[in-house]
Amino acid sequence: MLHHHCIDCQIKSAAAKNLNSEEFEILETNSAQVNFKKGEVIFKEGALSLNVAYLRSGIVKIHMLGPSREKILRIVKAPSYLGIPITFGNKINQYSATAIEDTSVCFIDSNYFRNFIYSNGKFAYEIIVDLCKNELKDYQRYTSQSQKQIPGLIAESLLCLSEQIYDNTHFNFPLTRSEFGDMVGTSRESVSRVLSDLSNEKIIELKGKEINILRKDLLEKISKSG
Amino acid sequence: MLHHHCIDCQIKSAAAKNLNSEEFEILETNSAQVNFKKGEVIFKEGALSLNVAYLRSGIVKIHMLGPSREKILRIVKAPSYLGIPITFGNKINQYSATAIEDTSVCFIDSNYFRNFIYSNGKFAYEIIVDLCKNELKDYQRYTSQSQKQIPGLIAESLLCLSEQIYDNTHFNFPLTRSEFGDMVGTSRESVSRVLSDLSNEKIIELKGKEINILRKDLLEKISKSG
DNA sequence: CAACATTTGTGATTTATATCACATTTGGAT
DNA sequence: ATCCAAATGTGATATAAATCACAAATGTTG
Repeated sequence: MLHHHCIDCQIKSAAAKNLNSEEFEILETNSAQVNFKKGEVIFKEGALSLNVAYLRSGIVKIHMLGPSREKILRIVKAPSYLGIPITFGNKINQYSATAIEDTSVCFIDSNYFRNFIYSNGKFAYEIIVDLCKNELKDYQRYTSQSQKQIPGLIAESLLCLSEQIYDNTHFNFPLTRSEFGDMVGTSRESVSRVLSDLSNEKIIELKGKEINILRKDLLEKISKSG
Repeated sequence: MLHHHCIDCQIKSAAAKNLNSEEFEILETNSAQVNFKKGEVIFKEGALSLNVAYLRSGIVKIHMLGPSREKILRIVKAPSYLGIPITFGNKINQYSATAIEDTSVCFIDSNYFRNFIYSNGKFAYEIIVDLCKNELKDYQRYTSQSQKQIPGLIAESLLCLSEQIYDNTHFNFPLTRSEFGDMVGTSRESVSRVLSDLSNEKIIELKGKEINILRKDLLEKISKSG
């Protein structure tokens, strides 16, 4: 666990950019950097939440156990805080975070994180902005999810991964079909079928886990029409 | 529009309890109390967001236009802030708030609200706690909604209204069947049918808009089994 | 590389729920 | 009270998607 100086960290959060050198020292002595390989659990539902996790690099899934199966709530790309809601909304983790690519995470003692909120208004404000933006995105997805049907949801998710996570029309799909089902709220078989259809219609190209979006315009149409 | 003194307000938010008398004066000169009747729109999706709304009394639905119909995202009971996410997450309202009972709302100039966050850490912290708790509740509902089937979702919603909003097993249902459908993500016909079934099985009693939960234990079972 | 477990694709069938259609009730306005 | 619009209940039918079943492909471990 090599530890750099937080103040020199090149991937500071919008909130952390407002910390002064004294606060960075506090941050440094009360945080620890840990690396995770693809598939490793960063924090787990049901455990006590004592840290805020700052995702420095990598991609993570946020997931929760539902009545019948796992539900993937969001896919998060660095840089981003993970688990602020579980730290300040409930003592016990209400959801898990698992690396879906190799990641690097800084765990920050939540008491010190709280103190930054108390004493540094700009820090607090950026945290609030972040929470607000997430809530809005969640609401959009929530609304889609309850009104679109499966092809629309899958198109939407592919576009989201392409635009928000990979910034590329060609990417290596990070989830199994079954997990993708848990994400959009459908079965693995339906995921397979819809992806096959999209591939047959030459809207996407499928090579195992590789996905290449050939006709973004058509995907968007499918996503919108539901 | 009668205006009391904010500092004397008996229904302060957890955040506002941390304001000092100077800040209360600022709050008072930069906020306005407005009353809404059942059915009136408090703020509307697409409009510019210039205020944070503080719901002093009453009940409100938060809703958003989806691809095919309206989606009711949450039912909110006073006291609570409305629309913090739209104020700090996006300049334009991403969702609407409509009174479903007579309500009283204080609109607070968002610039001054922001200043409180900057200058008063305890205020900011309470706002963050609030946002976090909401996010956790949303995730729970989100997960349910994508895995349970209609009877389970309706049972869950009835229990939620009874426990979280009315604190009573007997209450006057505030939504039409169609709106209730928009809330759980189903059609008005399915809502009718499930409510009839529950009524036939003597689990609830239906008298028009009045709902009386007779067998909470069975409702909980239906809610859990999905 | 052989053996085994996991993941995936695809057809057949079942099922929950949407949609359609229409009768009935309720509530508000004049 | 009367009229009209909105909301509701309920049967019949259509349909999207789940489930079941099994084969094929892929990945993993000794």
